Amino acid sequence: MAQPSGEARRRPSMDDVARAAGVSKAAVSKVIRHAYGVSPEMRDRVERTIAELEYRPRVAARVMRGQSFTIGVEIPNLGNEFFTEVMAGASSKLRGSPYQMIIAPGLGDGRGAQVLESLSDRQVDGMIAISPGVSSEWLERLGEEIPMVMLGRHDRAISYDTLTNDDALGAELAVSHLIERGHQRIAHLTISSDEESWPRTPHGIRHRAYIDTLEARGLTPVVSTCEYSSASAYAAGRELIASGQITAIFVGNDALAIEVLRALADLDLTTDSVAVVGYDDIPLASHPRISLTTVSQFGRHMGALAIELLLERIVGGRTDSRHEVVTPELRMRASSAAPAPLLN
Amino acid sequence: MAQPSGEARRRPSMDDVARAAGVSKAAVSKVIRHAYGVSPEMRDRVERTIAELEYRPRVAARVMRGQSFTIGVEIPNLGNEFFTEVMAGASSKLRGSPYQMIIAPGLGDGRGAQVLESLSDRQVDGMIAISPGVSSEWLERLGEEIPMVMLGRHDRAISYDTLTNDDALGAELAVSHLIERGHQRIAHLTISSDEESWPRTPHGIRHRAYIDTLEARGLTPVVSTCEYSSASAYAAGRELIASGQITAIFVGNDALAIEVLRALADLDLTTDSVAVVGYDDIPLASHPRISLTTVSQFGRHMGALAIELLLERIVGGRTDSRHEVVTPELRMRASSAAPAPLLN
DNA sequence: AACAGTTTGGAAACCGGTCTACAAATCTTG
DNA sequence: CAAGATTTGTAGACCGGTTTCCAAACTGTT
Repeated sequence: MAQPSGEARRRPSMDDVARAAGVSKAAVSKVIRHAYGVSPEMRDRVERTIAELEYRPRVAARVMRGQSFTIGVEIPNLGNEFFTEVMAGASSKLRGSPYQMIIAPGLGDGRGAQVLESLSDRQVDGMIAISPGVSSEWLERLGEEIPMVMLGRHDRAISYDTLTNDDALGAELAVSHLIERGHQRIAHLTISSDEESWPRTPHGIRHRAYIDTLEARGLTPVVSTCEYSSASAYAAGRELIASGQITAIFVGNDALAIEVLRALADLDLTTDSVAVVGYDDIPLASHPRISLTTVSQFGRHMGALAIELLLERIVGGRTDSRHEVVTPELRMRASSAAPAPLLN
Repeated sequence: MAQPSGEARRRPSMDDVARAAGVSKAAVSKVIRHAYGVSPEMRDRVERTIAELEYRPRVAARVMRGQSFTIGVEIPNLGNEFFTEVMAGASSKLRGSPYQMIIAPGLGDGRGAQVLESLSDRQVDGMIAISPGVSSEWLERLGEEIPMVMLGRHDRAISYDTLTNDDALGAELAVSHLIERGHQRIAHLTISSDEESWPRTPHGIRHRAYIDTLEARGLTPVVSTCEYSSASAYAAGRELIASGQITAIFVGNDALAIEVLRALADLDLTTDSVAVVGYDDIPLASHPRISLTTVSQFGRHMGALAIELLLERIVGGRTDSRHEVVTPELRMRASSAAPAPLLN
């Protein structure tokens, strides 16, 4: 039965199994899906044949009528440890279920919609996404086609679930903490965005809360923006520090904050001169060499919760939308431990 | 034309497009695939209808006869920045091509094969994988079904391509460097594995080279193993350091090395007491707060190269296998800068 | 005008599953 | 033991694309 070399082997189809077992295709299908109407003997015979032929159904064919048993996760950025935490949480929740998780990395800019379409084209049974740049109207339409959970969306939706942390509270915790440490000149480094959706994104809300918190205490905001890249965050951070006008920086997230720490070190300074606070509480933030004060939004938990919500839709058939909000917590560490220095 | 609310919208099919444009399904298919035999007027008319209906072909249906335009990437672990670098390299190379990349995270242990099967069931057009635990025979069979590039495999394969760095050289660079710095008691922390494939895995080869390099200079190896997790690496590293018997640790990769740095700091020690060298040169290694001496294996480049090899198979139709080896380079940083301390 | 060669568009088979509808076989029950 | 109910297995339609094959229309040539 040796195959002619060079020629690709054809994997067995359900027909092959049916023929080998001397039954119908429909019977094999029933056995595979654990459907009703199969005698123990038939099940046994078919299962043995399946094992013998090493048969596995092709997902594409299955998709055309049934389900794909695939859950798609879109993340805007591969390099940010926060997202890998979310995925780890999601992944753990999926273990043991028949669902396979696939991750589609974003393409940068406002191209998140393309990735979501691409997942939808692959007919995943449901999807989880973090796409701040995509419009709500567009998502509502997509949500009507496919079960969906969006992370980091503060608007309540109709056709899909939303899951976020209380970014306003989180930012307030961070900024208040710096003020309590005696800081008066606190800058904010955030990700630039010319989208009109900006005010409702996590970074937009943190930005707003930063300004509100400062102004409530009579302090002046100093806002700097950067692109979603290490190099850009480094440059923006370095400029802020070099200006000598500030004693603390509240950075939009931990990944960027760590670049600010890099700039600080490259300028031969420490967090005693300029305190740094991030957002997300990625694992690295607790590393003693980094020891970054930050706000935890429980990424692993969010990932797990997102899967729960999604499975409620896929398996449970829920169609009304839910909006869950996680309460963030401040994590005080060395990067904001020193008292605020005096500016000369 | 409003849809009854609550009912899921059905997305348009190729038939809908054909009907709306007043042509046949086959014609629409030809237009989409840019196939031969379509007049400019027909192309125009169909394309307009496609745009109007916002039609996008379903990948599953397309897969049944044609291609999926999907490339699957299996990675053993989400948390390791080295893998995200590889994927970033792959992703950048795919930009602008019609192929979409999907990532399937491993399930830990030796369950890599399951993920590969799962990708194969989804009929990706090709896949890239990093599965040290899977047997070569099994991979050869899979390679006959689907274009495949394996990373970190030192064996030459027949049905798929292999791409690796010279781990023996890399480990030798690392260990020699420590010896030149005056270290005599150099430990190695590596990932445990009871697989028989161990000697041919990257970590196995680094381990072998470590021993060979030490013994060539008449030094005694001290090997410690840990699981593929931060907590385990931390514990193993801490134990090695606390033993007081060594002045340097060559760690299997950067992600684990950074956990060793954590243990070191928690013990109120610095790399002046125990030098640390990693492997991979992840972006974080160059952070001044970390400044980890390591060996670069050019992850981004490897990711890009893997895609090139894969596309040669998918698009170019190459069937003979290739085996590419990248030459690693030492990156000297602060974690090994101090002269070796004397052991009391 | 007749003919061969080339373009163009469509009908229908096909991919590999799921699912519906139904017939045959078996089991209950009076 | 007949009638009805239930269980078991199958044929065939179906999903939405791709691909093959063929007929019709058009082109150019003599």
